[in-house]
Amino acid sequence: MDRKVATIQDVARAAGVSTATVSRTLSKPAVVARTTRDAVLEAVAQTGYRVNATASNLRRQRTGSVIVLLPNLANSFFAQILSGLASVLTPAGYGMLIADTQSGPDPDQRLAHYLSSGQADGIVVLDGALSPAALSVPGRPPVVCACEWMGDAVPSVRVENERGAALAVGHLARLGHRHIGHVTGPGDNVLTQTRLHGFRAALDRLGLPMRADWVLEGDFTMDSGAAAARAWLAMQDRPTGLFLSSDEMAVGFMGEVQRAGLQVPLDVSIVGFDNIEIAQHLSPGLTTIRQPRTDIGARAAELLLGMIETGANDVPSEIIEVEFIPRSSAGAPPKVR
Amino acid sequence: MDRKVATIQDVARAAGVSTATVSRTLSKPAVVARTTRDAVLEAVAQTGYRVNATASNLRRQRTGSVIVLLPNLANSFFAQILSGLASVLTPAGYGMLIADTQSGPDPDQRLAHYLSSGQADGIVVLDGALSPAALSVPGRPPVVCACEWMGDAVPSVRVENERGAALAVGHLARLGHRHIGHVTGPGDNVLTQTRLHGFRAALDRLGLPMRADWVLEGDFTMDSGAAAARAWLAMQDRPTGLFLSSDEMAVGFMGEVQRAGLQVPLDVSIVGFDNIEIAQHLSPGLTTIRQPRTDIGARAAELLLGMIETGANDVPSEIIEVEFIPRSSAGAPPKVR
DNA sequence: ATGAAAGCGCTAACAA
DNA sequence: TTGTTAGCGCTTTCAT
Repeated sequence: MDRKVATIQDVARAAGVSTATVSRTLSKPAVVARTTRDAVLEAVAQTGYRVNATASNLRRQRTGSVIVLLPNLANSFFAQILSGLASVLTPAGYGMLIADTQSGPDPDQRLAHYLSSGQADGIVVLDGALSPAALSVPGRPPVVCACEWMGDAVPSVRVENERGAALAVGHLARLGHRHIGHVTGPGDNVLTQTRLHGFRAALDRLGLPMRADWVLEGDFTMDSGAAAARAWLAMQDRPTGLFLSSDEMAVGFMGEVQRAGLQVPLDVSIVGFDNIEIAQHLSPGLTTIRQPRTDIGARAAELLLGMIETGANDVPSEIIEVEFIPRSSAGAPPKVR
Repeated sequence: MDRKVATIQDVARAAGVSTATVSRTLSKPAVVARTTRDAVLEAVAQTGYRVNATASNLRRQRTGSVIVLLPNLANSFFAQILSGLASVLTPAGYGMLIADTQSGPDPDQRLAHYLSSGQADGIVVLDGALSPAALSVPGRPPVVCACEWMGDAVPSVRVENERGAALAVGHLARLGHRHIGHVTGPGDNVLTQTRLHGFRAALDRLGLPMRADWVLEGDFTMDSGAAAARAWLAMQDRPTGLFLSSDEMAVGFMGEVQRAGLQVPLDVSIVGFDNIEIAQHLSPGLTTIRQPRTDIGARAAELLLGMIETGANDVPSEIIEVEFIPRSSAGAPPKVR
């Protein structure tokens, strides 16, 4: 019962036709005669034949898979984008190869490696810290990035980061906050820069002070949010409201503040960014800016598939809308200062 | 500058040797003469040659990739296991193909599909709800499951689930709880069953009552944890301590209880399972059972690689230890009942 | 130590 | 509508 896997030859023999006909039956059924088709299908069923993807790919000069480059697989943020990517790649017959840029030595080199390895028909870049310079590889496959990136070297799916920051600041201001701080992501990340820019611009527009010592650097993790909270607690003159560049940091910040015996939003108002699943399950619920990560992944995949199929290399980039999600972690500022 | 990608032929020509020699130089350098080797390497560098993995795989009758089947990519639980898998698969030269069992119609059918598709040299199953019966496919590749599974149809990497449950219950009992409840995962999941069994056994051992109405069914998600909390709040006669089968549920439970105005652990003690990142950032910190998910992934990958390389099909399964992580979400039971 | 040659399993011209 | 045929790029006997 453990006999060799059937090849197209076996099917052809069983159906009494040529291998070409078998191949056609399977790829463009419309072009073969009804009777032949039935015979072939029957033979396929009998032999348990499955096309050998490797052989097919070799012949068709493609690989049937897409590489996804991301900085940190363990981060749930990327998991959701992956989910979106998979939802369009899988039905389209593409495999999704995951590569962690942080696991090797030089991330940029990894990118270069994959670009020239010919191992994929396309690449999705999710690492905002990679250098666009690494892209200049001769016969490289199409690349889409699902993250902010310097310049327009590559079509991308981005999010309204500046507007998100503005929504966050606007909400705090509307609640009466006039001392608003910010916790950023890592300095070299483009998301960090865009949101910080949005934050500054919003304060400016509202005529609120932008104090350098109220801008703390984090790295998007919960730990860095907790660290920011400790820094905030140690301040003489604290901002009453904070916009944090990621929900994870907001979670870390809020937990630390609460463990220090203060209350949110009584003592400090918090607005995050992402709307991760836990945001609504915290107490108080985390006010945040939603970015639809599954959609981001799905759109990126669609863009890439389009590029792969048409060969076009300059698809227009896309901007995905963000949405303000009011919950309870932001309220009026404390009366006494 | 955009000329075709170099093939092994081009290299052979440039180095003045046969393609066989080029191939040998690249795979078993020891077997070619020093001078030839240098010439070949030089030619490789000049042409920018990279072996075509598809052709190589076709010839060698392998695929160079491993399929990972999981129920839900968006769940951070799996993301960490993936991270562990990638950390050994990538260096070993295997690609990691991700497949979401939930996205299609019948998950079991998906498994069967991949088993017979010949698209991978091995498969890692992370979905505890798949039926082992689906495994009986003639020439299927090696399979490892990194999750509890019925029987020993397949080598697996598991976690001391029963002991974890016992640790949780033991901790609550030691704190003085005599009314202990449990929130399970989905009924058809093997993790659910094992932990529930461990829960029951522990109560038994301690001579504590096991009340059926104190066992609530969840599905591992935060939402289901919140739902369990509402059910708990509505009870006449509530357990004072709860063991929840996942941290995500514990998070949902705790948030809901807090939003209802009760305090943890003053009004109810909570112990989770997993030690997800957020556990330490909550307020109070979540007491839980740690399972090292990255290790689980890494060990599963090692097991699978061993099977692929040796052809062995009955590697011994492995059990990964769990660890009790005390934090503040469990305390003494309320005085008044 | 090296080369010649035979495919791996499939698809796509081109013919018929 | 179907069959014949020529590879896709590589690895691996088998000779030399």
